[in-house]
Amino acid sequence: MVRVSGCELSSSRPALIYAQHVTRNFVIQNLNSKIQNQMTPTILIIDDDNRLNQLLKDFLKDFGYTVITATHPARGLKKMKQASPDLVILDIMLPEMDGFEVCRVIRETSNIPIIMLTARGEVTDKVVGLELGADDYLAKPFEPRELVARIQSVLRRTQQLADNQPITFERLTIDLDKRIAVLDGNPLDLTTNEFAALALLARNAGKVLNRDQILQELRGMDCDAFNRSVDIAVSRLRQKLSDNPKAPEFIKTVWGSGYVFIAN
Amino acid sequence: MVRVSGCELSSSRPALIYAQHVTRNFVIQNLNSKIQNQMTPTILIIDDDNRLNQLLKDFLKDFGYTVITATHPARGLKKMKQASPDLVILDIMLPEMDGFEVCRVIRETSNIPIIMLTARGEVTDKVVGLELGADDYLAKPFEPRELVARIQSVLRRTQQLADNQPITFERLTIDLDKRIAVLDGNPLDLTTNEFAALALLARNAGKVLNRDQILQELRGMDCDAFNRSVDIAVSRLRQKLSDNPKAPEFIKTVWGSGYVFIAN
DNA sequence: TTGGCCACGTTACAATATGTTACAAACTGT
DNA sequence: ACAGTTTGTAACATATTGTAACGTGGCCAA
Repeated sequence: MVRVSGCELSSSRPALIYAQHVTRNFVIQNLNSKIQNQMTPTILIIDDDNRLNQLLKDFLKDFGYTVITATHPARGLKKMKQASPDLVILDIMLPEMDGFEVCRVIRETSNIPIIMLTARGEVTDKVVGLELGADDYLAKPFEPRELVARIQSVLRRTQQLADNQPITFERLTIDLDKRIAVLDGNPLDLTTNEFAALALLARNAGKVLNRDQILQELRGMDCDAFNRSVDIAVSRLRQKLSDNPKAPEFIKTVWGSGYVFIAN
Repeated sequence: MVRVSGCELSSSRPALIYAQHVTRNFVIQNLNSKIQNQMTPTILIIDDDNRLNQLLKDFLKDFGYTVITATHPARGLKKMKQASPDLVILDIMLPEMDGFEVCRVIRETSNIPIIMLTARGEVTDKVVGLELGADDYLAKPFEPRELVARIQSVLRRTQQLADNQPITFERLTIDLDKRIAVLDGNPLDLTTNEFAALALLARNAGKVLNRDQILQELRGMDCDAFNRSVDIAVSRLRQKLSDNPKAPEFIKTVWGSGYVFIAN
């Protein structure tokens, strides 16, 4: 039973291509992913529990992932630069520097997918975890299969973005190539800046982006303490999306942090 | 009715993998969970009263649960490793090692749902205040049906968390992804902080969270001795939930410890 | 039991963050 | 250079959060 579910998962990269077309047919999906499996995703695990690292390494190998591990944050960051993995699994409790800090450091220079793990017995909250820029969140101890499922899910989203496919939500479609956003079938008349802001938020749907990150991305400038241009941009964007800040359907304000895109 | 809900729960393990991949297709998702329903939730009962164990075993079997029992803590822990149950029912009074200790030992390596049974005459409040990390408490003597209700409630939430679904209670629904809380069908107008606090408490329903833990999660700061911001946040949250601190339906104060979310 | 101490609930207020508007500067294409 | 567009600045309105302060009530020792 376990084994069966495990096989179905296989490697994410190739699978997602088919996931678009043959979502329901696991047999075909599996077959094709085996064929295309030249390039396997690399995963970096940063966790001070080396025993767990090895267990995960062995487990994930069976799913076609290449796994590298690090028990210290500093080494983890170093290995990240060397190996440039496709995804990072990060424990919250680490020696020297805690996982939140590591997450912050990584996010300064990279938007590589991050899945955060909580320490045993730790009381933590997904909402807060995701505000730090993680892509997903998992409480220890967990089922290895659950972790694989999350990895799959995160990598699939990442891959869709890398493939320049339009980002689609229930009411909104954003085509990054054509620079067009469509709401309920009606093209939105967005300025360059507005489109960039929307695209940035939508690409990172579910992740809280602070004003620094947004301004850095939009204009390449650092955010002075009293720079309100991001707020203005969001305000104008909301108007065109008919989005009410108090009961937003698209862009939610996270007080003291920044903004999140929350649509389905 | 009861029987049906019981069956719907099934084991959490296989279900979540499908939930990840077929999120939008409820028919298929449902179908798969039905197919996989050979494995029903397994419950481990650790209680020195063997007569009660047998009664409970028979009773719970009728609701579709697989039940294993142990009268000694050591054997209970052993069986836990062997059978890896989905939930543990733990009596507080045990020979050799008392229930507190067992709970602590379990929590060192697992966050499996635990329902603790308190001895006759025990004041539940005091037990809860010990911050053992159990998910629910039930005072002996109890109605078997009451126990089943608690089991279902705890398993449902566990499953929801594993599946990234909204957390549901009788009157309240909390969508962690959309950052929306709904009370009796009416969306609550919560601030960022209030929602985070509610989400944190609800995710850890039944577990006492002290102010340090809450503040650490919410604002990333350590708790000065005279920091009242958590109290204020809870107070404001209670107002919006129409929750009376003296007879709370949602957030209960544990004097000297912190707060617990107690809704079903 | 009772009084003191301390934890908790709540209110008012101040500080800070965010939403929004009006307008000016910068930019675009002609 | 001009009209139209885009975007930032300034300013004001509103919202959110913490601090101080006071009232209430539980806990414990005498």
